[in-house]
Amino acid sequence: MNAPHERDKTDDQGRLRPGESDASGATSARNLNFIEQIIEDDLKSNKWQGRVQTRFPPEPNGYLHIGHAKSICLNFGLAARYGGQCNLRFDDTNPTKEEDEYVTSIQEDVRWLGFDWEDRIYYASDYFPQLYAWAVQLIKQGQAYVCDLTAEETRAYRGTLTEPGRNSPYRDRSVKENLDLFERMRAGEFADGQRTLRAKIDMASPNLNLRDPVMYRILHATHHRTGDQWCIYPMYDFTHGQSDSIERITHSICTLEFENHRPLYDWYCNALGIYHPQQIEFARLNLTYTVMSKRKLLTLVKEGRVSGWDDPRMPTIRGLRRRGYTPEAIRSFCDRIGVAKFNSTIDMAVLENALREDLNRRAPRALAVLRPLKVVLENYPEDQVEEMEAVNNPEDPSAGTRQLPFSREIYIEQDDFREDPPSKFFRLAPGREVRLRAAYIIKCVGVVKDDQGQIVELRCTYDPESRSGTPAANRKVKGTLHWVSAPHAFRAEVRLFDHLFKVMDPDDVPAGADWHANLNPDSLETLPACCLEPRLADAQPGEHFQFERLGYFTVDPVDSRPGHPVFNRSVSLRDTWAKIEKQG
RNA sequence: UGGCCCCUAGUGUAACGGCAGCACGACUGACUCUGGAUCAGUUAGUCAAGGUUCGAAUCCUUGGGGGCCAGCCA
Repeated sequence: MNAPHERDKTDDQGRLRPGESDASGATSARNLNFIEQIIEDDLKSNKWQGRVQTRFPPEPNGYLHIGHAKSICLNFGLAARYGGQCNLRFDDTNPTKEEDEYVTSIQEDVRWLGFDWEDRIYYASDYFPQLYAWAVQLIKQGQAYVCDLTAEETRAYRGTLTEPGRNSPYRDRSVKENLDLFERMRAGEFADGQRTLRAKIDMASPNLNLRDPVMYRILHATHHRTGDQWCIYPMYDFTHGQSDSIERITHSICTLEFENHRPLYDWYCNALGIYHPQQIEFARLNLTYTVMSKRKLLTLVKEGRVSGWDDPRMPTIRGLRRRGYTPEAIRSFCDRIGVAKFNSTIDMAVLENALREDLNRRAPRALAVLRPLKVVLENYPEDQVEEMEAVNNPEDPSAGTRQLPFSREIYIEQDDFREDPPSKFFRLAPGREVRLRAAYIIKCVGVVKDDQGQIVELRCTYDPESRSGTPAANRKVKGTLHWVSAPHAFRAEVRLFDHLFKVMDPDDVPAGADWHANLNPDSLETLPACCLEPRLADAQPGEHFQFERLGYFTVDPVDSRPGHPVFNRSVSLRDTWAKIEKQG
């Protein structure tokens, strides 16, 4: 699916319109990924009576990141494509880690990405009574028992990867005793960890998940939703499949590490004799130059390596959003990376390119000088100010034009001048001519230096005949520079970001070191007083601009104040010159 | 040295026993009042070996490489 196609299906907020799907249905021409193939096969065989029901099941114990976005786009996208539904379900079975703050933020992020679960927001914790009843059922069927082994003993009895486990001495308790004990577990008679409820499967199974897995553990903890109603909590494995079952999920899509759990997922559904969804696993997203694990992300926040979960360098949805990523760009990215079972790492350049592609067609252009070098136009009248007309967006004629004040003193980028220009340097140098974007052609006639020999000012002349828009302006000039009129410049802070890590794979470290060694100390550069064209003073939080020749910038929604916007560089423009220069 | 899963250009991802294609990257060139954008082109691949077959990236076997699993986490 290409980007314009996707744009057609979104509303003003960039959301997918209800009922719109990304393809016309089961007979799309587009190549199918392996999950779409499964779904289309199921549709043909009528396995689920034509239904497609998916779900996005986050645990509310952290903020969502770009990896979650892949799953969100997959699950909601599949539902949209095949005329089905996608539920939002919080997998909240561990009260010690989960918080309401996260359930709120997760909803915001999913909605911001452009997806709508309508009224289908569910919580695994709402299923606790049913789950309890199902546990009792398995006890009665002789397929579950209360075990008194400690955590350490349980581990010892489990065996190893290569050796079978041993049966728990409590494995053959009577149904009556198990029922009684389980009831008392629930009633709070026992301390944390004192007993568990376990499924009676096979302690010799080569799949460790089947060696009598724990179904319930005792946890005297306050749950974010059920409070102190329960002191026993079901494990993931005893919750997820049944939750899917309750919600009549057809395709339960999860990441690869749950592959080994699928036999257990199937075992519970079969033993309980309930509706049985199909679990399908795909490879989670990895990106170069960043980390994706919640643990490492949390470490970065806690150690103050970043300013928070929404630091623009973070791969979190909130970080990307604050940096200036759009929902469209993220969705487009998720479309193009594909879905497979191979553990892969996507080049960060793919993400960046998705943003450029989106912002190129919608971001208004502006002139901004990040590292100013003063230029005095010796032949320009002292107090004259002219208004120059500039195109707002060459990709979008409807964006119109704007006026730019021009005067005798202007700023250009320090990088745009070289006293001793290398070959292929098309910019300004002594004796050279260059065009000022939407203004005049100027020529450098002098260089002013301070005591240390640093260039502090350029003396130039302008060609009065070369004003943009007039016929005489059409002379061939090698380079075009951006500029800002010095007396009219609006001073503002601009932040430049680089990769959080210096190397593609942060975990690739020399012996003895850990991933911290790969942190990029220069990932944030703050330029406190850049010179921007005047209208940028009114830029609103979240607004995107292209600073011509520099990149796409977005007004920081956290640190900006009215009249004092702070700009984040969302992504740089492709820079051919930088490439040439790097090659030497 | 148990079990399960995976392996296609640099990175990703298609090809459903029948011409190995696409995207990103890289490199050329054209165009350009953004060294942006756009356009055109080049580059480069089926992990290996056997087998089945008229024909194998695809099916089978063996080998190689990688991932996951020994939480009362999800």
